[in-house]
Amino acid sequence: MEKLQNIRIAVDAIVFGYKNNGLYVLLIEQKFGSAEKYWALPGGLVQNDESLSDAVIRELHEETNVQLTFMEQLYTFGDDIYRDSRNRVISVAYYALVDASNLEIKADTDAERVQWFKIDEIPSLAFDHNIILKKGIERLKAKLTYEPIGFDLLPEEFLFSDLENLYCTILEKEIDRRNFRKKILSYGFLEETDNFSPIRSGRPAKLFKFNKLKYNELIDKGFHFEVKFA
Amino acid sequence: MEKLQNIRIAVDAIVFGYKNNGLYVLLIEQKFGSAEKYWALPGGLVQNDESLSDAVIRELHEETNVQLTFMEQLYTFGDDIYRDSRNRVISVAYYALVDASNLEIKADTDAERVQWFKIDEIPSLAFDHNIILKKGIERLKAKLTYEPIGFDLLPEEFLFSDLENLYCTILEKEIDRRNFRKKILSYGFLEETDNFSPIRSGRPAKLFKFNKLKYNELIDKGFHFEVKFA
DNA sequence: TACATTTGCGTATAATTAACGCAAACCGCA
DNA sequence: TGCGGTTTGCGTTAATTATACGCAAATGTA
Repeated sequence: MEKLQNIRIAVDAIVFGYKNNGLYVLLIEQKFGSAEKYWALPGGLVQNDESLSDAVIRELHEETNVQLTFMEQLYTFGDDIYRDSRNRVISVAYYALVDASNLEIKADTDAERVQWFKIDEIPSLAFDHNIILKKGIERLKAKLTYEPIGFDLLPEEFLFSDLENLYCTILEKEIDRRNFRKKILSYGFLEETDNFSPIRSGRPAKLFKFNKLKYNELIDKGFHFEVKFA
Repeated sequence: MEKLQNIRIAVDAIVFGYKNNGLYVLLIEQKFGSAEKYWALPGGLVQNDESLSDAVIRELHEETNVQLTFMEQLYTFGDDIYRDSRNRVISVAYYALVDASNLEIKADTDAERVQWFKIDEIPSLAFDHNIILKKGIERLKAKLTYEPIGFDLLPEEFLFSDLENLYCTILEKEIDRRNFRKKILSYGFLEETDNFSPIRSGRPAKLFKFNKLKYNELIDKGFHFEVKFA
């Protein structure tokens, strides 16, 4: 009656990094397949005995060698039947955050090249990866405003101005520096450290740390993180 | 080197309905399969030439015969490799809203029985459907507070007290009736109609309509819907 | 007609957000 | 050593928004 199901299932990952006051995405140039010579999101077919999230971790490790600080499922792309020209492939997309400020990436076994691309300088990608990426950016923007994931893009210890800059850059909004600082500090999950930043210019600044434990305590008490922008 | 991929892909749908001041979910009792005799979410395998969302629509039509007012992808469940005991099956879950107040459901070709279950009286379901449903409820609750999807659970014309009751019931929170009304009306996307409700008791109440066009206009102007509860 | 009930509108106060002032602490340089 | 340029860190005030109620109007019912 019905034909045997003949659909492949893949995972793809959007890896976001923040450095030099800009948002970047990790892309690879594939060695194999029809999408050769196109840049693409890291990813590949899921193995029979591995979970979806394990598949993402494995592919990322094979292709890029990065240390994730956050990963979450984004969306499953399967409405365009021809998104892969060879076969029907449904892709479960994930997005992940890394501290890119101090990270050595390198092409590994499966990928020809691996490279950070600035978010506003993305080339035409393989398959429907531009669409996936677009959705990932939207989600990142939304999530930044109601969950403290910005810290996953920064080093363990960071300047307030970096945090502020991260928000302004990614959300493409202006915000008053002083009100932003006041608000975030009032939440009480940031810790001052004894360290100061290497001076660039102007008054030396304290380095702060995100206290996840404290944050979880607050959540248990009904706290709700939020950063509003005009 | 690598074994051929042997993973099936299914869709499942959570259909929410609101009636008698309570939140309900549509469940079916399957005719076929190992999950016989268990209640389950409507769903089934995706066909080779159909998109994911088409698959959901088709399965819902085959199994329940309901008129959706809203549908959105929820999450893809594929981390538990053994979520279906027969084969490895990855399920892309959707959730949908219907106006259940005036709806005749009936078991169709594929399902033995179809029935509304109150959200706090859900039995043990087939596969991992209890987990899927839990995530669906969480998402519904969250979405209710930042997008005007509550109207998709109500009739075209509704009482303010129904809207208020819907929010209080689903979010399990108290709210001041007068402040709620003031806030929602201030948004300006509700229209008074000339109709009044059939009287139950007390002062007769106006019926309101959600003006989606107006809402979209507001969104374009940067409006952001939000219902906060203490 | 008195009463219970639900609606619809209003007002006072508390809390939060937005706008901005300004001194402190550094650098570099004359 | 002193002065301009820069960034940090802490305040203050006005505007806006949320919260907590009060209360009369409009019904059905006893």
